[in-house]
Amino acid sequence: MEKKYNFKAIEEKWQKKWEQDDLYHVCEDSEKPKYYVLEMFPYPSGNLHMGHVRNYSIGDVVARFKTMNGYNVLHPMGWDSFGLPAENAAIKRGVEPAKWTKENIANMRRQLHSMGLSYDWDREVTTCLPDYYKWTQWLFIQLFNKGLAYKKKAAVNFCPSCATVLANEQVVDGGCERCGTLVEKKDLEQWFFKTTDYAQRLLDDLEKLPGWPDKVKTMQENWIGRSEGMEVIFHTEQGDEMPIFTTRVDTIFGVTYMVLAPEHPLVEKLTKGTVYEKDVAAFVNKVKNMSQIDRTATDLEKEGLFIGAYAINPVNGKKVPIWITNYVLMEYGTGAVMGVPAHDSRDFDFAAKFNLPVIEVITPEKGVGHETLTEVYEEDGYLINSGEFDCMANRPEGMAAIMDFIEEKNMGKRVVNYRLRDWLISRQRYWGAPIPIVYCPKCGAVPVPEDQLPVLLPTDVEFKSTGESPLTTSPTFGETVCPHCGEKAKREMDTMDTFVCSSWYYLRYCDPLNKEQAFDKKKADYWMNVDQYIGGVEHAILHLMYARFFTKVLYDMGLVSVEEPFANLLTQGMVLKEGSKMSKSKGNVVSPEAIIDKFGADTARLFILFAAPPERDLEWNDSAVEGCYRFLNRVYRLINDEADKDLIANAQALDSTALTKADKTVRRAVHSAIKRVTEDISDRFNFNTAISAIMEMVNAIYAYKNEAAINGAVLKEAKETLVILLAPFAPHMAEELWQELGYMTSVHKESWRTFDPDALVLEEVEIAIQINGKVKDRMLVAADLTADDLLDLVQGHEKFTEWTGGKTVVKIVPIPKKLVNIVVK
RNA sequence: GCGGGAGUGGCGAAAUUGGCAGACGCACCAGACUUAGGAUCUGGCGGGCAACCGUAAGGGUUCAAGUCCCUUCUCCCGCACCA
Repeated sequence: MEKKYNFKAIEEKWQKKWEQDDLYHVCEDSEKPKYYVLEMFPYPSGNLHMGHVRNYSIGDVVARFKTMNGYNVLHPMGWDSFGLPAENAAIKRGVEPAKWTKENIANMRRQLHSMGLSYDWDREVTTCLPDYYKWTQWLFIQLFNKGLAYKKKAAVNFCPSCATVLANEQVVDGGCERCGTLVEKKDLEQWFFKTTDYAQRLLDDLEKLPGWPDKVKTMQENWIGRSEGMEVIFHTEQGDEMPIFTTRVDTIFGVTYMVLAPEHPLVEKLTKGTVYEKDVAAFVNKVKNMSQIDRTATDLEKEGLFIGAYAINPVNGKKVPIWITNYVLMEYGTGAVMGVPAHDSRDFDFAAKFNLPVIEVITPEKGVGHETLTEVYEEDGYLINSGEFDCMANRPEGMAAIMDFIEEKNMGKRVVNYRLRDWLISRQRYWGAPIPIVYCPKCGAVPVPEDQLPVLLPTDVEFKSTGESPLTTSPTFGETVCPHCGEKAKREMDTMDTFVCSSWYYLRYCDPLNKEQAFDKKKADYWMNVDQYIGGVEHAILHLMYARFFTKVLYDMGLVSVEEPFANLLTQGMVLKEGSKMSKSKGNVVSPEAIIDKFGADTARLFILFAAPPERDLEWNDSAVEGCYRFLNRVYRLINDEADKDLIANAQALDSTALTKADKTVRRAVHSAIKRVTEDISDRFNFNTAISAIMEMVNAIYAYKNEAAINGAVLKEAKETLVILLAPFAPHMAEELWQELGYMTSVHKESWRTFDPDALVLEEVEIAIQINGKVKDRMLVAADLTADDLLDLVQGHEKFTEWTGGKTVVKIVPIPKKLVNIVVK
C-alpha cells in the first residue's frame, strides 16, 4: 500500500519536534558570519491575512537558505501591538485593550506556528508590554535630553460636538466620523521629534543603500523634498520684516504682488483696525477649517483677498500689494511668497483672476521683450526689466549674480529648504506608550527618571464612545510628584505614536530580554544592521524614514555602530483576488487558515512563492494552489517509492567516470537545479523560477526512473538534492522526506549543496540555422565547437545551398552553442 | 501635473550579458489505467491549411530586438499648488 501524503500529521509532528529541539534558537557566534533577516512585524488584528503569509514565506525561505549556507541567522518575530483598533474594540465591545490584544496575539502566534516558520520565538517582542515600552520611554527621554524632542502648538482635528481630538483617519469628508459634525482645527501643545535636523543626512545616506529599490528611495527623496533657494527679506510699508523663500530669485524683478498664508502672523497685525479686518478674518477662518486634504488638492479653486497693505521689493524699491490665499502653506518656507505671474503658472493664474499686473523679466531672445504676455513663460532665457542684470542668461549667471547682490546688500541669504517636517508623536489616546514627562508648576516639563520607568498605563480608566482619551478618566494616573522638587505635579496625558515603538524594535530583537538596557551595544553590534528587510511598500515612507531617523540618532549617541538600520530592502507586492486587493468589504478574502487546513502550510507557502516574483502583485488562484499541492504529492511519492529503497541502500560511491547517457542527463538536471535555485534565491529573490527549476528536476528524476538501468548512487544524489533544495520552501515535507531517506538529523541543519560544474557540461547542443535571422533548420553539434569551427561546418554542409536558396551569401555569423545566422541577398 | 513601475498565449508567468519567444505551472483537449475519476500516467496545447505572422501601437539601430533608441497609447503605485 502506497503511503499517502498526510500533510496534517506531518506538519504537526515537525512543528512540535522543532519546538522541542529549539531548532531555530540562535546566539551570537563569532565563528560564523551573521545574517539578520527581518519581516515587518504585524499589528495583531486577530488573524493572519495572505499578505502576512507572503511576507513571512519570503523571509522564511531567505532565513532557511542562509542557515543552510553556514550563516548564523537571526530571524525574529514580534507584535506592533499598540494602536487605535484595540481602543475601538474596548469602546465597542467593552473588552480591555490589553486583553483584546493579548488574545489576538495568541491566535496569530498559533497561526504563525502552523506555517512552520523558522522564528526564534525566544526573542519575541511585544511593544505594548511594559518590558518593551519602558525602553520606548527611555528612548524618548534620550531624545528629550538631546533636544530632539520638544513641545509646540500644532493644529489637530477637533470635533466640537464630541469635544475630542480626531486622528486624520477619523475625519471623513471634513466631518467627524462619529457624529458628522464639521471638524475644526484646534491648536494644542504637542510633542515633536526633530526629524528636520536629520533631513540632509536622511537624504544623503540614501546613496549608501544600493540594496533598496529605487522606487522607495525616490519616494523618500521626494518626501524630504530638498530645494535650494534664497530667503529674501521684504518689508511692509510699515517696516515689518516679511521674509520669503524662493527658488527663483532670478525672477525677483518681476514681482507684482505678495502672498501670505492665512495663518501668517503678519496678517492679523496688518489688518487690525482697518476696513479689511472683518473680511480677512472671515477668509482666514474659512481656510483654516478646511481639511489638509481639501486644502492641498490641486483642483482647489485658487482664492485670494487683498489685505490693504503693501510691501517693498528690496531689489528695486517697488511697492506691491499683499494678498492672502488658500494655496500658500504656513508650514513650508516662511509662509510668505513673492508673486511673479510672468514666470510661474500658479502666479499667472492668480494674477489673471485678480487682475494683477504682469512684468516680464525673462525672454527667449536677448533684449527682446513682449508688449503683453499672453501666457506664462517658465523656460530659461535672458533677463530683461531687471536693472543691471539685463541680458544675462537667467540661469546660471543671472541667478548667481542676483544672489550675490542680495547677500552683499544684506537683503537676504542663500538657504536650503526641506518639505520634511518634524514628526508629531503626541496622540490623545490611551493604547500607546505614555510619554514619560511630568509637568511641575515650578520646574516645568521634567522627564521621568530612568529608575521610575516604565510609566505604566493605568487600568482604572473608562472607555467612552465620546472619543476623549480614556487616560484622562483615570483617577490615579494624572496626579504625581515632580521628580526634581517633590512638589505636586501632573503627568503628560498623551501617548506616543505607534510608529515610535516600531522605530527601534529591530534593535530590541538583538537583546530582547535585557532588563538593564534597551539593548546591549555589543549584541546590537554583532547583529546589526538588518541584512534583509522585507515588507509591504505601504511603509516606504513613514516607518522606514522614522526607523532610519532613530538609528541615526542612536548612532550619534554612541548606542549603535551603524548609521542605517536596513542594508537591503525587499518590498513585496499585494495579494489580489479577482484583480483587487483582498478586503472584507469586497468579500474576496481567502483565509490562510482555511487554505492551510485544506492543503497544508507547505502548499500555501509554495503557491504564494511560485505564483509571481515577490515585488509583483500576486493574483490568488485556487486551482493553481491545487497544482502546488499535486506537485508536493508527486515529490512525496517519488521519494517514498519502495522500488528504489534497496537500490539506494546498496549504492556505491558515485563514480563520475562510469555514467550512462541517462545518468548524465539526470545529473545535469540535478546540478543545474542546484545552480538555478541557489542563484535565484541569493541573487534575485526570484522564488518562482527557483521552484520551477525544482519542478523540472522532479520531472527529470521521474523520467530517469523509467530507464532500463538505474544507477543507485545517481538516484540517491538526485533524491537527496531534491529534498535539500525543497527545504526552504516546504520545510515540513522536506524534513519528513529527509527522515524517509534515512537521516536522523534535521534537513534544516544540513549544508546547502554546491553544483558540480562538470555535471553541467553538455557534449552536444542543438543549434539553429538562421537565414537572415529566421530559423530554417536545426542541427546537433559538439558543444565545444568554436565560432570558426561552426563557420567551417556550415559552409561545408551538404544542405548549405538548400538553406541559402542559391542567393548570394553576404556574411555568416556563428554564435557557439546558440546559432549560425547566414545573411543572404 | 510630477515621480516610479508595468504591458508577452485562455490565465499566472519565463527568457539573468542583444542570440532559437512562451521554460515551469494552471485551465483545456485526446489517450491509458479503471466499476468509477475531481486520483495517477502518456501526449497535445500562441495564431494560421500553408508560406508565414506573433512580446500594447508605430518608427529606428543591428547579421540578430521582448531586451537598445525615439514617438504614442493604456494600466497600476506614490506625491500632489512646496513658492
